[in-house]
Amino acid sequence: MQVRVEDNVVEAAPGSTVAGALAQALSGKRFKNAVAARCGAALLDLSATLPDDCAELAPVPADSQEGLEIIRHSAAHIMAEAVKKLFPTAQVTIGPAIEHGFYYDFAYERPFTPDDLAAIEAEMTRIARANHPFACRQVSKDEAKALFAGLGEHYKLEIIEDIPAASVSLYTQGGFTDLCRGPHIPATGFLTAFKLLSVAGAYWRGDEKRPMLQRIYGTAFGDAGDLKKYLARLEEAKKRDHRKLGVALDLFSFSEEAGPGMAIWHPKGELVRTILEDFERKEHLKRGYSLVRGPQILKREMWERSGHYDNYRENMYFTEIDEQAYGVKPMNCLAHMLIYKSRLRSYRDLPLRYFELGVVHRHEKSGVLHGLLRVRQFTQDDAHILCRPDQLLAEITSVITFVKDVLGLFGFEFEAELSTRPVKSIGSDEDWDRATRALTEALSALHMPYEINEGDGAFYGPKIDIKLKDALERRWQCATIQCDFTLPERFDLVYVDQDGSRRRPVMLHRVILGAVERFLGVLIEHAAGVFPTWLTPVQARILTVTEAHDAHAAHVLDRLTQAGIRTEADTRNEKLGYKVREAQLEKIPYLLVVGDKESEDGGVNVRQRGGKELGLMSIDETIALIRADCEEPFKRGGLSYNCCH
RNA sequence: GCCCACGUAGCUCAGUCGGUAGAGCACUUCCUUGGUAAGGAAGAGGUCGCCGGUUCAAUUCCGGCCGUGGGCUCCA
Repeated sequence: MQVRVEDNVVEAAPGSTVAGALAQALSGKRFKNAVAARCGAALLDLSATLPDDCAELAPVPADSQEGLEIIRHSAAHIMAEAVKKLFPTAQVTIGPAIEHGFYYDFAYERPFTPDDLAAIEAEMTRIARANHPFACRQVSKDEAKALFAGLGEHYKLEIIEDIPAASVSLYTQGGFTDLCRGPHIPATGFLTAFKLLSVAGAYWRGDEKRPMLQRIYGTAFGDAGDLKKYLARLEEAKKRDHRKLGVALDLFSFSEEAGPGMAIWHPKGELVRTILEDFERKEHLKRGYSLVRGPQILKREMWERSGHYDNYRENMYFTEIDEQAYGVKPMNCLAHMLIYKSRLRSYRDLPLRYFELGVVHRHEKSGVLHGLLRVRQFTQDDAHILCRPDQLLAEITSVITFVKDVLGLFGFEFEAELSTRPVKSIGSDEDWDRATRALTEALSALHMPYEINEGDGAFYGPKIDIKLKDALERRWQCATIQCDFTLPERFDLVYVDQDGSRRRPVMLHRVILGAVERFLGVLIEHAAGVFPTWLTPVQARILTVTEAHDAHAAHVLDRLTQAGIRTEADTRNEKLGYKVREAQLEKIPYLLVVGDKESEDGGVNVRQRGGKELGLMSIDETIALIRADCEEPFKRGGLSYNCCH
């Protein structure tokens, strides 16, 4: 039979292996780099027999995405072998490749310690050096069950039960056999660059009612250089941790006394927030939104009517006033409904766009709290748009444009995901079709690539989630646009149409940054604490050389402050180098040195964040320079903001 | 919520195999008046997360609680 491998066609005898066909077609180096092969949709082991219907075969190189996954999955098997060798009574469960590595979950009578990890890693190295081949065989489910029952691997039995196929495949390397659909690297020696990273608890099948297993995380790469780069990136992420930078830059803190999951904003952090929020308010006004504000707590009956009491109660806080039950708002929509209902609306009034920087409380489980990224009290840049069905597309389009403009301003890239109707949902097919179509049409009109999460929408409507990518390639969910069919229904929202009939408006929930707290946390890590000049709490600091220059410093401070530039003067009895160092660590964008020359000239000596010295400049020139720097990012999109006022 | 680890001065951390603790930075005072990433000296600062137990004695050992960190359906 003839098989095409890239640009070559090779003659393969029936029953010959995948490796055989590849070896004929590829150079030695490229063949060595292959860990598996692809035939159509199927991934094959190199040791597999070439399928009869295989017309085209593509090597899967070690450094490709698929190759990496195979190496990592194989690393998980090798780790399981090492664990069974060192801890024979441990039971193996599942061990997949994940985005940046792999894990394997074990059931064992005691927790694994860091010392255990070191021992397991050493054993893995030994196994890799031994270069045992991975051998695959197909067996009936009964045969597999008998095998794992004999080994006392109860979790494997449960997995086999759930497999619909009549037979399953087993992979053996060295003395270890695991249930696995494969494929795998040809031999353990292909695992050259790996590291075990951490141990953590994980429920069997992610179900908190089932036993807690021990998950060992590790990572593996095609070569040592990539592994080193990845580990360096982890180190870099640690340095940028917003919790550390928040303390270092004196932005915010958390207090055990105040309570978990609630940030306390210090002067500099609050200043950043205020500027960001001010920018958002102005930008929303420009785009036809109205600013509104609802109460922090609303009567329980409201939450019952909205459905939150039935569907979201676990995450809500309740209180009582004069024997009346109230719920602390976890979302801002209810008051916005009431504003809509406060008078009869005409089709001419729509769309109505209510924007609120709303403070919400959600009872997140204690174990998931994480700095600013997961808190119990936060401020959403939330809006609810009520429009006619024929306005839906235009509204969605303008929201997505808004998101693009704002995320672009901060230099974030992003990805969109469309979530469609889940099984358990309300609303007519027509509603869902129309809304889903509006979402997809808006995405394509704006040339936004997107992924579809089939059936992942909220029960009340389809949605678009936008995930931004930070400087370390991590993804964060921030913006979201959700269609809602239930709330207008439950609150009986209507408008009077052209023909005098009453119609139901369509509702969109949407956030741009999401939560202000989370966005700032992400921004701090993205920028390593270096805020853009327009947003940074202190834009300029005047540094005196000696106390003889205090008077001139006071003059400069006054001029810049009057010009709306956030300025401080450091007149401490310290050497210039010391003041420069501190200001650099605080990441202040402009350092204005005043000494004898500057005092005589009436100017300042400008040093930019990062160390570039611009020399002597007049005060007016300095003000113009800083203002231009503030405005620079806004030139990119359809945005403007006067931050110096 | 669950599993594991951790919790010592404002910050970063050392230390006590049970006898109430120490460094650097920051802070205060003094000396120094110094031109672009740390000038010098002295001083002050801790119920060793909280509560209970064991003990002659607990920051140290044990238990509970609180908080923080890493995880908890990327499916053989």
